[in-house]
Amino acid sequence: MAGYDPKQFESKWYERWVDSGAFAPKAPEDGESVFSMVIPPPNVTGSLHMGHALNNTLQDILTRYRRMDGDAALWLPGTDHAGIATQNVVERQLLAEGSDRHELGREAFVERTWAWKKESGGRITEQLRALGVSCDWSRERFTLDEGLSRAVREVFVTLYEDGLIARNRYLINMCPRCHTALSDIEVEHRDEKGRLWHLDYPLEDGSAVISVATTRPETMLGDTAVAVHPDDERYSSLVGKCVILPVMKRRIPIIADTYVDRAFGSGAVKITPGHDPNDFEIGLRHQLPMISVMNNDGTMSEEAGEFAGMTTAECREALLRRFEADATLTKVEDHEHAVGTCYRCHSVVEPLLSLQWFLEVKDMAAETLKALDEGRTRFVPAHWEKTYRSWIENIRPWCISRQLWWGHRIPAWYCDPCSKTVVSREDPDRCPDCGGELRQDEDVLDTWFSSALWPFSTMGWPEQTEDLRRFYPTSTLVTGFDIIFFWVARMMMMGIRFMGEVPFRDIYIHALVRDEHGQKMSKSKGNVIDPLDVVDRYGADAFRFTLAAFAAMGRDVRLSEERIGGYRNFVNKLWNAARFAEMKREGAEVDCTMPGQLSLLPNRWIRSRLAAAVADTRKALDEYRFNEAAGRIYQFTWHEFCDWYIEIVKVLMEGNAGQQQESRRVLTAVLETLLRLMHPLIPFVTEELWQQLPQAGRAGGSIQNASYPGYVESWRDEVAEAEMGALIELVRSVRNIRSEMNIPPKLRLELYADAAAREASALAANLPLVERLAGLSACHLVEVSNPGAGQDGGHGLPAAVPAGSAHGVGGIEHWLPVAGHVDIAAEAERLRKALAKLDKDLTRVERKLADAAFLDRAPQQVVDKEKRKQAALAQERGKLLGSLGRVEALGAGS
RNA sequence: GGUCGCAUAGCUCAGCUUGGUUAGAGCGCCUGCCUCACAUGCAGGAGGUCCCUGGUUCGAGUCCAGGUGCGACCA
Repeated sequence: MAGYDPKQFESKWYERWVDSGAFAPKAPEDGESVFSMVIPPPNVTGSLHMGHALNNTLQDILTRYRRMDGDAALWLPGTDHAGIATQNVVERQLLAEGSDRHELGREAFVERTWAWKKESGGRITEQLRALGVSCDWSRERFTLDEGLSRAVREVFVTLYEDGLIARNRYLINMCPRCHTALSDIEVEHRDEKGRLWHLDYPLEDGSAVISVATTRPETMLGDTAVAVHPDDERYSSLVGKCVILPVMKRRIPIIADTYVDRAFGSGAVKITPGHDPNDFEIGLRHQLPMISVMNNDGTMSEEAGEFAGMTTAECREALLRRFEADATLTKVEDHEHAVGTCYRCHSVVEPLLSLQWFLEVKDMAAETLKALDEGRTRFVPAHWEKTYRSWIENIRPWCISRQLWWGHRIPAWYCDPCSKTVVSREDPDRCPDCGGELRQDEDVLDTWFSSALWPFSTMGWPEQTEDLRRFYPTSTLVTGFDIIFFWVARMMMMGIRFMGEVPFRDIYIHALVRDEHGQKMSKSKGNVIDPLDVVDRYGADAFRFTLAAFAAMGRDVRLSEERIGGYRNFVNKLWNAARFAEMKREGAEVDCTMPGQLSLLPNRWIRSRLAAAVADTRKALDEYRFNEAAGRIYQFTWHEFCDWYIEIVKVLMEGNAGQQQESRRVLTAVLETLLRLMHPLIPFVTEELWQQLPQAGRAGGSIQNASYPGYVESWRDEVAEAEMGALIELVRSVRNIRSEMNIPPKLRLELYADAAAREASALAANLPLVERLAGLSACHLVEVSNPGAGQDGGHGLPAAVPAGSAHGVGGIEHWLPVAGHVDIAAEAERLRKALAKLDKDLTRVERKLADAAFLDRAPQQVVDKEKRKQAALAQERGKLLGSLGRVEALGAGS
């Protein structure tokens, strides 16, 4: 077996897995246990970034875990058509060719976009494969697929018939670059430095002026009122009067509304219901006229009079020039304010009145809260529920129409002669009322509308399919918090409305992947790490393990190359451990299964530790604590299995045939179990190594179909853990003494150990082991003459122990004759240091035990524990003091 | 302005749900080792005012309140 090189096998195994159909759920059976998930569909235009990598790695860990554990496991993949983004891509291509979509025409444009999708749209799903994701590609879906489109149509028509979908003239957010309406949540607010212009509006009767402040002067052309706070005494006499709007010379009323902030500016605000969401609400309350002075493309409309046709910026400039000249403008201040921008292209959006389709979601939203209340679904971590609720409670109608060509065209037809609107499941020919010609609505639906149906549209709805029956509701949704509103909430609403049940039981929300300094990764910052590049350089397994290890709940993942390198080393370590095991199997028939009866202490110990690791890992995965699962596996593999057990096996394999056989089998069984335990996190290397084990790989089996390790109570062995623990502590102590006293590593030393210690028999039974691990030439068990004699002076040196020995306490008391190899001062220093540390602990314990309140009120077991601790510490202290005294005496004598 | 989260070793973070070991890990750092699975390694070590103040408690890194700083989301 050569060195660890992930390139040698990762793609090979992925192909075999896919070819074997191992990612599809097993055949249905009665009483089956089911695990199902749908992938958060990436944009068809997308390419793999760190967010996808984390999201899909976590999903794959869950899927592989549950599949191995016996569930019928479905993880359904796919992509969404990403209306705006995809249309942008093709429009850019056309622009480069000197054309545009209007020149091409709708039908040809859509055809061309499909062609692009077939050519390049599958890129991200190809990239996902490099991560080893075990989703069922045979069920892959696309939101514009025929079946999913049928679901969209069915849902739209049903909601229309129920009166929840309607076409209204309403204030929406228009992206002047994408030329489409956006829903409220597709607008991102960012603070920008702007200005606040103060304008004087003259009262109708000429008696005074009222000053209003605005950040967007061009909107004043659409003003239909001035508002003040009803309790504002400065203006109370003016309410009900009118002002003359400059330029437009329109007579507009002064109204009172509690929305107005008296402390802001002059306390009077201009009201433009046609171009500001808050003003729009006020306009509704006061039945103000709504004037739209802008077009969808960001130019001024006919309503803007002489400014019609200008861009908003030109209009602003022209107006300000005029206001400066006629003194309408009285003051200009710098002002920071939030501007809305398009979440796709980041252009500043214009709020304006427009005729659009809206979905009234209030009741559907309320249903989702009920589902949460009843525990039919839950957020993990739970605190996201609060965020979700606060948004749901303030939800407003969802603008679902988009002025695009790429998407599900709205199934509404208009009859111009009789003004009839037809919404239907089948395309109508003529107007059912007047027989007139019909014209279909030009718009398409928001991509999120189709994404909202994803958990059931992908499973064949509106047909009643077996997949729906088996896999809906899905078990878990794994997604990022950034799309809780966009996607999670809407799936909840649609799922409950159309399936009668929530779309998922658990909603696991993971964090964002940032760079090592906590910055969001972005191309402009240049701190983007490309997942495929990482896979190329470190292997998919190391990368996946890193993501899992840092996916602590509720925290951002800060990724750095250094860490990935660290976990690559871990995988390498595993590789080499397997290589070692293989070497030790050479030429022997080995059974991979764990023996029920074991005779050797280290074998009992590692089996017990393995059982503990299995239990902890399962629990962590069950609770979505990916970092704990990774940490536990890391700890066991490296610091128990490799650091200790493998080193021990080297010694055991020098024993008699029975010992060799038992150890070889335990070594193999632990490794085999460990590989299965780790497989969901690092699928490739575990498969590669598992295949090389005896028996395991027969009949073309794959580790991903092997069973996940179960917790075996009978493997736990507290005696073995205590005994091995004592031996390990002893070995560590000897190594420490060596190191601190600069004893050459190759120098074999003799060791004297307390024959009366509790674990002394274990030591006696494993002398060769300890001798090898600690680098000893011999180990003598000796009688300690007067144990416990010295609270103050410490007990004496056992007769057999040479003077000038280093002394170790704790666990099995021991001496290491080092005279001639060290200077006495160093040993004295070492002992003083140990003593100082011990004193610190002892003082704290004694202070506690001297506290009457503690003795009185703390639980008895806690008090007992402290007492035992005190006794142990005091005894160790005595031993150390004795040693120190002798060393100092030696030092004085030399 | 509202809501939420975070503050623990040089760096990046666990631990807090359920208060009671000697507060852990990785990386980095120091010392010594190419010991025949692995130098992507082995052994040993240094390094902490658990942000501040107050409270609850016999006992607080952990629970509560306030403060400071940082971040996110919403308006």
